[in-house]
Amino acid sequence: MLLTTAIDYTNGSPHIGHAYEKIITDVLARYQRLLGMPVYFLTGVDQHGQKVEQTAAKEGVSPEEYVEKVTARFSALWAKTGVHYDGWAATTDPRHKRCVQNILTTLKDNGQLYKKIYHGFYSVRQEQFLTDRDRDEQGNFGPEWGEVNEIKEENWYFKLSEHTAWLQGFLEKSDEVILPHFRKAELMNALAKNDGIDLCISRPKDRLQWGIEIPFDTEFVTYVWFDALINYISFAGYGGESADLPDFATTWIDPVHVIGKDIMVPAHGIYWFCMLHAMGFSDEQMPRLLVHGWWNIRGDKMSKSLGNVVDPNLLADTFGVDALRYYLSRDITMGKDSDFDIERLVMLFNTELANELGNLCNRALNMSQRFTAGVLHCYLPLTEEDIALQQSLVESINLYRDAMDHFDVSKALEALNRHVVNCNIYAERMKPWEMNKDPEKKSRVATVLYHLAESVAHCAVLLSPVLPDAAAKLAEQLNRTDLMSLTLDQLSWGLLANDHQINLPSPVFPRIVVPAATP
RNA sequence: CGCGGGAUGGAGCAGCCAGGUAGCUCGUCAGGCUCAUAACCUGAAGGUCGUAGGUUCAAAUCCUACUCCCGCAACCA
Repeated sequence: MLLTTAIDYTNGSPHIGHAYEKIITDVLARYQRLLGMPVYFLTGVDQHGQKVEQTAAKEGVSPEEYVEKVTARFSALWAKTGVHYDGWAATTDPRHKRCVQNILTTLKDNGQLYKKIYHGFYSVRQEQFLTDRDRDEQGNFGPEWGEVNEIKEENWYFKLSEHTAWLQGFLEKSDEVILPHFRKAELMNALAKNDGIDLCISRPKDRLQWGIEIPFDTEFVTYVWFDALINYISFAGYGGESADLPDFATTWIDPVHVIGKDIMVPAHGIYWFCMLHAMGFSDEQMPRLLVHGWWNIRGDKMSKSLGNVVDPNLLADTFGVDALRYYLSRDITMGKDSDFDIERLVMLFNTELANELGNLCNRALNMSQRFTAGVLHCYLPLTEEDIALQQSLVESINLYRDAMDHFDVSKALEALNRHVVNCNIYAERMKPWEMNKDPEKKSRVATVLYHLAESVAHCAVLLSPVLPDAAAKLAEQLNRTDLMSLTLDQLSWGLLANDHQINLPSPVFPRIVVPAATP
């Protein structure tokens, strides 16, 4: 599977939405590895365009210098939050530029591009041409467009309209291309509206220099979206020109683009599919779009002007990377919006990780140390409760797997948590601390503790895509660091051998203590 | 008639596409336990699933109409 994220526009600092998209994709990539499937995880930054050019000018630095500085903030955040990508897509990379230019040349040679004079209105702020649909009730262009100029300008166009009929048919016959399914209607609607319109893909250099030059007409640079979308294939090795990029044939396998709902229409859902179609990609080669929702702040959209932007760096520093990754994975339904709430972040970490899972690990390993000298042993025969606990694990793994296969990380974590709770119930019923007082029940105590430790081993593996570091710590305490290299198919009861010696426990999820708010 | 999303016990959500006893977390109340990170477990209260119709043996789920909330300008996942 090829997993990509939207590439972030280097015109400001990363916020919680950026972090969500990258972390959730990182989780999905790690899950593919857990399946033993080949996966390539590509993410990066979109560095060209007028807004970057303007901001750089405002700050009195070159665009190169400016994007380098902002790019570093993004890559530092990914390093901090454990987002481990295989490929880094930066659109100013010469390898990407070469790929974009080659594609432009090929499309032109194939008659997919043409030059035309456009006479009409152009919004400087929005970097786009306006149509009558953009006028308000009075027939004027509203203040949202900023400075609007009537211009007469020659530009290059991509024959988008030649591909929309195909796209409509392609989308109609597929239920899997747009995920989750409820996003599809919106796209079909926009597509019907877009019919007959071609895409302007150039900008004259007298207006914009910070872009990729059109190779056959050097007075123009490429429109930012045309440039940016191509990152998905350029950095996957398309064209095979750069020896240090991966082999496209082995990378472009079951590609899934993880994007926000705002850029599905028209960029990804229309432009990108049509661009690929024009390049000769078959229906089978088309990527899927996994469209996620937004983190709002108490019902409001997060925005700089409202001053409610949540800084993921600060969250990671304050509450830890585990809490941040767990919250962003756990408390939102794929495709839908969610309210960002620090109290819930703390609550979910404390309840499900510190109290339920962390405490389960700690009590299980601690009792093993105290009652059986850290040696695990499962004695037969098993009781009904033992078998039920094993069954609970099987059910949780099945649910987890089904949810993850459908990109539903939250549901997968819920399934994992269910088994954790069952373990605590089991411990409560078996009362090994009480049985231990009776010398005749020693073997029974060992068996119960074995069931708990074995469950912890499974949980560590299942948790590893979301919290890789914490999972590794659990494996270390179990004295089985090799658990981290198991695949999901290798998970079956009996990971821990009889007479296996475990290490000393120590809390992996220390409770987050929030100082009482002063009213 | 612009497009889309939402309305489910006190709070936050899932379920709806493929109709079949209303589910989860938090909170509240009562109780138990002491191995463990003041953690764990048991029980209880609390919902006519926005409103009104329709289809059906059966509707939170499908259809129709309506009400209210939120996005669809900038920053921007």
